[in-house]
Amino acid sequence: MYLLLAAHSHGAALQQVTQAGDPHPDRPEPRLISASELPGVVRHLETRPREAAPRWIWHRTQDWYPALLAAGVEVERCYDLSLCGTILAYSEFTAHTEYAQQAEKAPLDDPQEPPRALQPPPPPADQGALFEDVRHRSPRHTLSELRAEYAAQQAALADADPLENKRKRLQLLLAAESAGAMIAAEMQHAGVPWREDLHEQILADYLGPRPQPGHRPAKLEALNNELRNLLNSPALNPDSPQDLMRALHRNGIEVKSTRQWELMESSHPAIEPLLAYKKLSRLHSANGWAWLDAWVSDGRFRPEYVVGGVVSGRWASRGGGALQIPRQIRGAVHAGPGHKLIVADASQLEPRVLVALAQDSKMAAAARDKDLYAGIAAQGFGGDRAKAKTALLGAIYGATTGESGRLMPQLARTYPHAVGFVEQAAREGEAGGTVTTRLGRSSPPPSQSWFRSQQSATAEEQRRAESIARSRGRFTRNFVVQGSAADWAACWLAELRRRLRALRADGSVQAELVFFLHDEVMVHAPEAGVAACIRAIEDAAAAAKELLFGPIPVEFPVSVAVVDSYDNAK
DNA sequence: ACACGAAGCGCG
DNA sequence: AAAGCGCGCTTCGTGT
Repeated sequence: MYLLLAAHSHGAALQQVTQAGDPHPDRPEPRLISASELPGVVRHLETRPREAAPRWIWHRTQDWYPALLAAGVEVERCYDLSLCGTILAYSEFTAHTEYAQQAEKAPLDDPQEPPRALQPPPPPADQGALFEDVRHRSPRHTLSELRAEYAAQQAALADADPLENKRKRLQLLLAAESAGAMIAAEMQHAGVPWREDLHEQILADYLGPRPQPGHRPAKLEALNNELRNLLNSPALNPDSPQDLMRALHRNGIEVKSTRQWELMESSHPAIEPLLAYKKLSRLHSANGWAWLDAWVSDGRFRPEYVVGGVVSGRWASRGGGALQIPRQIRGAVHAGPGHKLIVADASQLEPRVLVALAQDSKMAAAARDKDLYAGIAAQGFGGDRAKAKTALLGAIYGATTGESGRLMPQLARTYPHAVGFVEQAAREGEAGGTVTTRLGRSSPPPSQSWFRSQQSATAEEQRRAESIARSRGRFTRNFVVQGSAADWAACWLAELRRRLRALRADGSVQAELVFFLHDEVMVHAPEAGVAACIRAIEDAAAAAKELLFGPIPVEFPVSVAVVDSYDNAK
């Protein structure tokens, strides 16, 4: 059952449509629903059996779902027109379709609209705010406009290249992306379990008692005084790179930057307290008391996840640095009473994805090992695991210099298929072409200025052009691997969501997904439900592999830790 | 006063 | 150790 939902001046407009996007012959008339009625209507429709559950088609999940969740209503599935439209507009699988060619001229999301980050923060999600919010943001998307957009997207999908399952893969990507949008809203709603008392204890241990606003914590102040003495610079501000650089030079410390790794080359007595200062200063400014006040409430950290925020398909986030929770403070992430945190990550996901993409049977044999790098080390690097890891990551990132660059020929001799695959992606990018992930997400084409830069006259311009081209080659080289890993992770997440919903529905386990980070998930579960959740996580990983690649002999193992506190997960 | 880029560092 | 990829955030410092 496909239901279009559009904002309407007196509430929401709801219309049943066919899968192709035509008004449904049995019930073609739109239905108007007021703001206060909507959660009840949605809840009622969601009580149908899973096979008959509606697929909600809406412009942006972010505009509708948070308020529904706040009203206590979850939905089984949706179709996010904005996210799917972006994929279809750029995918090589649909490049020949009218949709892709029109999308360039009239994108669904007006490029004139300022990025969401520049808009005022949304009002607190409550039922009253639902319509004001939606109507305010997308006044021009009426029911019929959205229906036309949906029909156009379905037509493009139907017209996608059917060879090698490309159409099915793309359809899977659209479903996974839409599921991701729901999961993002649900995780924001749930929040990461966060013990403020433990966080404050960590801050006190590292920094001393909470300072007055605008003052340095005691330990930072002490280190600052020590630095001023050691560097004979009574007014030094170590937070200013320029100021710091001058002070270092005055003391004969000849560094070109004030980065950690460069400072560590020096043995001057001021270096140790300086590095300590930088470490603690970072903790204070990025995840200190101000962060705690701003982002944690009622025992939960609630960041906003931005699905489709990275061109490769990875998620981005907004607010609180959700994807950069430093190890130092992970002890504050703590399960509630009677609960556990289940932290699972896909081991060495990107190299394994490369093996599957390139169908490199020799590397697949190495990947049969639980530790892929150890397997590769045994095959081609005399058992030296560190070397094997450096070489393989260098191939994925496009390293040319240093140890990683030197190891490339050795890696290429041992694994011509895998290395050839990423080399091909790099050459495509250098030539101005696009590359595509396993499920059909394509890299953006180069800008006009990129092509202009390639038409160079002087030798100097030519050198610059080659450097720019190589840089784009590294991007496309990495894109196919990072993006296909994101495809896998999106399917893993969607499959896990479905299994956790089933466990919740039959009343056996009230577990919730609370965090996702590229190749890692966190589930907060009652102790009695831990085993069932672990099975769900592992089954979902196996399902994701099968969905992307079919029955190929490449393993995607997940490592699972059951802990009270996130800092014990690795 | 405010905007914006660079530097630096956190995460995968 | 960083290097080679992808991000977000804070602080400076400069330009308007």
